[in-house]
Amino acid sequence: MVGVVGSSPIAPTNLLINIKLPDGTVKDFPGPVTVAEVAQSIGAGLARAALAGKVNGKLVDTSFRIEADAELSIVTEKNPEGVEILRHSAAHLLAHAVKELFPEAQVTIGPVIENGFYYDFAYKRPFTPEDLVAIEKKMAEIAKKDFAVARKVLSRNDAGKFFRDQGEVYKAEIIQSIPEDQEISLYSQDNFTDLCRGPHVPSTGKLKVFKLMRVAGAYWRGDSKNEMLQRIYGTAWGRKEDQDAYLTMLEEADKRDHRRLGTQLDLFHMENEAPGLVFWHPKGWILWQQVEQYMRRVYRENGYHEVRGPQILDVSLWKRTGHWDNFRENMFFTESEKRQYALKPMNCPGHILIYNKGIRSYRDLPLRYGEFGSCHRNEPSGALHGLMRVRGFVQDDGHIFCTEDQILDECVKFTALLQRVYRDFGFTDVIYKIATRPAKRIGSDEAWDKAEKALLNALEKSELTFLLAPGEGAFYGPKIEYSLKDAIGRLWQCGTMQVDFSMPGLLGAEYVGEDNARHTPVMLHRAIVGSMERFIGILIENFGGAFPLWLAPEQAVVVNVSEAQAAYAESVALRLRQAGFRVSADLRNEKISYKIREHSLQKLPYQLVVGDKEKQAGSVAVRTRSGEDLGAMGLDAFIERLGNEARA
RNA sequence: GCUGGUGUAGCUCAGCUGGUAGAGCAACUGAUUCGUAAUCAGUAGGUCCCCCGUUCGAGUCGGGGCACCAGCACCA
Repeated sequence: MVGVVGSSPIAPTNLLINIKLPDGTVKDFPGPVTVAEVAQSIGAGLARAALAGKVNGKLVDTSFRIEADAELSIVTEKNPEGVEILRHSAAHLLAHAVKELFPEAQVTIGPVIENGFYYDFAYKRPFTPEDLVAIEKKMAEIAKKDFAVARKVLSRNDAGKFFRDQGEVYKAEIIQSIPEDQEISLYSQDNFTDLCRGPHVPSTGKLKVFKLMRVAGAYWRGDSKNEMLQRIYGTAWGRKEDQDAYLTMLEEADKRDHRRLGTQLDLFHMENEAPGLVFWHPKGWILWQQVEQYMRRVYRENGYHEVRGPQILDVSLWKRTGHWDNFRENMFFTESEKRQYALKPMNCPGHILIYNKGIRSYRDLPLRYGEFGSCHRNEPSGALHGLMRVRGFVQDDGHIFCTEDQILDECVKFTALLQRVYRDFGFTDVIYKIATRPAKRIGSDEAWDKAEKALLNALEKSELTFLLAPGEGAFYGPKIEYSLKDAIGRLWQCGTMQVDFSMPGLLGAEYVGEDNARHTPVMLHRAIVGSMERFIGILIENFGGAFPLWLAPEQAVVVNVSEAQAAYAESVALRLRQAGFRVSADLRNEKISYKIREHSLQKLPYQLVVGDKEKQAGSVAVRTRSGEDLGAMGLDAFIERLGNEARA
């Protein structure tokens, strides 16, 4: 790669090199020139700020020599790429510091991630939080010494030997796995050398703003069969203000954590005796019911028949569906009178059994069943996470029995429906992913072609950008995953659309076709909210507990200024409840500012203050959640306002 | 499941090198009747996650569990 960069070949006689800068100006140089030299020629400030260069669209070190005409932009901390380079170099700095403090530690990989970086080490003992403090201090020392960061290219043999000689077996293993045609580059700063593609900052002094966040275990090469390494996470930024803003953002996100809000707003709790299972409190259950009733209407208005299957089924059924062989680890079992039953981990077999009760014609298809299906899965203890990952949950689980030709149409309709639902709940940031055929699968290639194409077409028709996850589909069919983000940006899959060619056949589902012969229908497994628990968890985080009126467990509270208006306050609350709203009266003998504070912290949409004035006028003084004073309002006017807002 | 961390009053947390548990808020009682984010005073409240061990004595030390938190693996 050292050598010619650029699309146009150099004329050997012409040594003059033209460098075109982003603003369009072209600078001439008498011969090959490094990125740093170009930066210097533009200005000393830029030269100091330069972290890397972008030559004809390719990121390179500032020491890179440009030997032909090229387009160049100087990368600084102001570019997103510049920040990435800072983070990558910070990962090296971390490894450098660890090697200084713990020479026996072996380095492995240290990539850039969103907002930071990490580095995995193999060491005889886990790093402690105290170690982190020492490591961070050492990093600052090394950075301050401003060691030059130098790149060199080695043959794979030399590189392998280099790391093996130092006892770095992981690095040697990585070199083994780098494709033959790929160049192997090493970066050195002082006495520390790491295998890396680069680019990196010119010297360690460029790293000024970074912070180690935490240690955690991580498997070598991401495989739980391998040994566990020590992963250190850090964050790094161009400017201190940016890092501070990021840390503040994390604190703010923590305040929106659904587990914290679940306690604060008295929505739900969990018990040591029931890991991964939720106790819904009155307010939380109102929230649940709002979501469920909304989704029930979605079923009704979109051609679904709501059904309900039983909670436990004899294991013989789960043997027929393949769950016994493939999913047993994750299932709960129970026994009675020598018969073994399993708590259902999925609702699909139940729906097929309902489908099977009666002879179906092609004229009945597509036939759509929907259920608020309660499922139990014995998830690994380490996977449990508040409402997001639980062992007992309810899916808005629908199954569509149809023909292969109907798949596309159903997928398009479903995606549109899902988007409408998400919008209604205030979600605009949805991540779409298509998981295609895995190596181990059943069904013909033609059927897979058709199903994958249907899913692709469905998303394309909806004009969506989506990710492809090749090979990640289920063994019985491909799927679309629809994911939403939590408060700190972690993705959680909510909706799904899966094409299934196998289970209907396994349980003997069929329909009579136009040809008067029996056929096996295709089954589409689909969910919009996915799990009610998870969806509500995300709702809580998305709104930070300040739910829109239609979801708010308590929509308004009437607060009296003094005891003299107690009866009036109660009559107002009653009137509003009769109008269909969730309203209570807070008649406690407390100062009004105290009550306002409490209900504000509870994030009620409206507080209605009633004193003597309002009592006389038969009105309420309306205060919104944001603290806005809407002044006095007649009851009818307020009811109308609530009505409009709840419908919006 | 794996690595590390944490577990004390309803909530948020303090408790040094072992001497028998504390604060703020909430609750309760009383006073106060007060117009938009904390009125005052008092009272009560704890198998210090569980089990076993060391010790004259364990919230504190050791062992074993469990749960939670972060990350990894998993998520048909």
